[in-house]
Amino acid sequence: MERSNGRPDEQADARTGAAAGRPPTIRGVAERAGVSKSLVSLVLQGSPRVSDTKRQAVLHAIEELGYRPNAAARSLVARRTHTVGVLLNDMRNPWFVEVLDGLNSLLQAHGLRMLMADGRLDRRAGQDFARTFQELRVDGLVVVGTLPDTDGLAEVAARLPTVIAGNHEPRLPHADLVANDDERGARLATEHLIGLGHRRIAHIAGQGLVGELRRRGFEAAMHAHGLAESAVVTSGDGTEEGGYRAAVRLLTPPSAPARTGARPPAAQRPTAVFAFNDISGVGALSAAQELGLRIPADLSLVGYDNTYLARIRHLWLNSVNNASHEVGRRAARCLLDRMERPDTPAGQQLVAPELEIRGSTAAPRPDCP
Amino acid sequence: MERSNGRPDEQADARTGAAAGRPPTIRGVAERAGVSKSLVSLVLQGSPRVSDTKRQAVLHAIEELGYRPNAAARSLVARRTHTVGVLLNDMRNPWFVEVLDGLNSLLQAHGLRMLMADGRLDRRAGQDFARTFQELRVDGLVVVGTLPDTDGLAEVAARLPTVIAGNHEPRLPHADLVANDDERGARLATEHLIGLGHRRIAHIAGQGLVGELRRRGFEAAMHAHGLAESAVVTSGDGTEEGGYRAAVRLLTPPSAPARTGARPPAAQRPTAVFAFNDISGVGALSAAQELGLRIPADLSLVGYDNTYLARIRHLWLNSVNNASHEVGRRAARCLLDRMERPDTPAGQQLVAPELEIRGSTAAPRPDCP
DNA sequence: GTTGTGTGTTGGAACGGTCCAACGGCCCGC
DNA sequence: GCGGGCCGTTGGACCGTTCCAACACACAAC
Repeated sequence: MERSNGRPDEQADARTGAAAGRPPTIRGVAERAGVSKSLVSLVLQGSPRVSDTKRQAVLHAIEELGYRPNAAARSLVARRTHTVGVLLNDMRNPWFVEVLDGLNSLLQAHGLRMLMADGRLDRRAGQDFARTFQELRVDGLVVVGTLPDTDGLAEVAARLPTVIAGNHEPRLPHADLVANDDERGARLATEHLIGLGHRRIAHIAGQGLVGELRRRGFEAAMHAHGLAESAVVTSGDGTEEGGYRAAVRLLTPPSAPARTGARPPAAQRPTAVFAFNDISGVGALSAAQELGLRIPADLSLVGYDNTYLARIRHLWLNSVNNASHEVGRRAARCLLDRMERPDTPAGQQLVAPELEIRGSTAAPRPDCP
Repeated sequence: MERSNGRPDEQADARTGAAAGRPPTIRGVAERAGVSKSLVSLVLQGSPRVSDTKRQAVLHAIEELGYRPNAAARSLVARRTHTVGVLLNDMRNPWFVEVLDGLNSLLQAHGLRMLMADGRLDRRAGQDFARTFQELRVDGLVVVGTLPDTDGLAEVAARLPTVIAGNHEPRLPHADLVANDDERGARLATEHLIGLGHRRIAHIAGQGLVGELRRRGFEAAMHAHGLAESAVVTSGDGTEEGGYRAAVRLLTPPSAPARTGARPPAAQRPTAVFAFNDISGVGALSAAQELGLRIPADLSLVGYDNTYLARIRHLWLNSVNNASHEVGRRAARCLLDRMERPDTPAGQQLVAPELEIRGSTAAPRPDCP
């Protein structure tokens, strides 16, 4: 027995893990199997240079004691935790889950687990998360979506392999960035509406850089088809309520207030709406319904993100698929690469979005050209 | 300097944390501040018996080096990780997020972080998670929702403080259970419909024990009002598609198949539907619409869980609030208690649900009594 | 008989913290 | 002047693992 000192009886117990309440340690397994702890370690590592008899003895002892290696002790010496920190902004947002799914599929295959934290759930700022993740010595960091406070992130990214997924900011010198091409997606949606024959098309804009990119894509497509004059942009906030209010503004001309209850004059109102995201699109849907406009006969509608909201039969919204799953997969790929070679310069990848066609768009009615 | 052995120059560097690439350690901080590592430890712990001058020196050194304590090393000796494992079944389910929110609010206040894992995201069985969480030596375990494989859980729960949240099974000898009172919630919904004057009421049932409890509550309420004869139960699967199909079955009498397109005879079809959850309720909503029935004039509808689906203007579903946030809070409370006194016998708590009234129910039309 | 070549096994030094016993000063009381 | 108590500080043992140098032993080559 190594390290013999006074009172061998009780001390030995405490050391082998036979002490009450404490989970068994590698020493306890070693003693039970009649080998040294080094040999147990070799068995755990699946080393080929262990005799069959001893290997069996060790495995048997592990089984008997219900031994589980201590991850903390292991990572302390290995200086790797096999854990990736995932910083979420809002778990309530459905496409986040898709990103996580994509992330997880690759990370798990490489023996990494995800430690998730929700920036909105916890009231602590983003910097504090960075702190927690640093203390845990995670092997990498994935930031999903917008972050309220990105101040501390640059500093962390310089030390820790970091990837931003599903957002276009912040651009950091040491962090890769993977997102869907929002501008292109917005062009896709707008061109679909133009292709159906719509001319007066409105956009309910969103916030942040993503909101700006989608608006830019909308305007670019309108401009490219000589429709810059008939493009209308009104601001929403990405919520159902915001989409509803924006749509009421759009569909109720100032000359004829909504309270008259009359359908707005066809010649003035937009015949199609491209919403920042699905949820604000659903708000617009409600507004249209209340104003007596049918979808898609009287008004065409396109959303963004292709969440399951859009897939609900009763809503059945055309929507731009933001390829969240693929974004997650690619983000994982970036992270794995960066973990292997930490000093590669930061890159960015844009995934091509696709328009999912359902039942919320149609050609404009002939009487409103 | 402690532990002096050969080659003092290079070795010293490696030990103080000044070695290239490695994050600074407590020794590095100590050396920089000109104190012992024990004193640094005391400062980190916020001990009052440290002189102000030395405390300032240490804090300054920490700041300069960007030192972060190593959680693995700390938890190794403290035998506490301050981490709670959270086993989710399906992150796509919106009410889970509410539970997490409730959980987090209390756990965070007690200095515990949550390590989340999604049982559906990962293909591994529940038992493997238990294994991972055991290796990480989490201080407690919360199982949210249904678990595909609960075999290993009993064994884990015997060693680790465990709470089941938002589900009624499995009943384990060492694990507390917190859920909403599904039977009561179902009674609430059914009695609301009966109170409006409905007699022929249908229930779209769900799966698992929760599905059974809600069905039981429905049947109990119908029975209590002498309506057992006119209670109809049809099975769904908790999905929109399942709810849609069930509603089509319910609303299309066998004598007059749906393909005639005619509205089903009022005398035969149910005038109200209580759905297992919001999402299958939304499916039923779509079916009713396709069959030309208006909500709530021709058909009343109540869902369960009060997710944000029910809150969407365009759906505006009456729904039973399952008090997920409160379930989360109470689960956290249980876990904290159990962490303090691990040997208390397992208990269970049912939170009282409440009916949220919106626009999807009304009195039945006078011509269909 | 010595020297090598594996092969299987082992002790002990890390890893980065916490905690405890012990220590040197200093002040106080007698 | 001396013992005792308090205060701020320190070295070292320890937590449970990995990894490396060293070992014992069998067996082949010279």
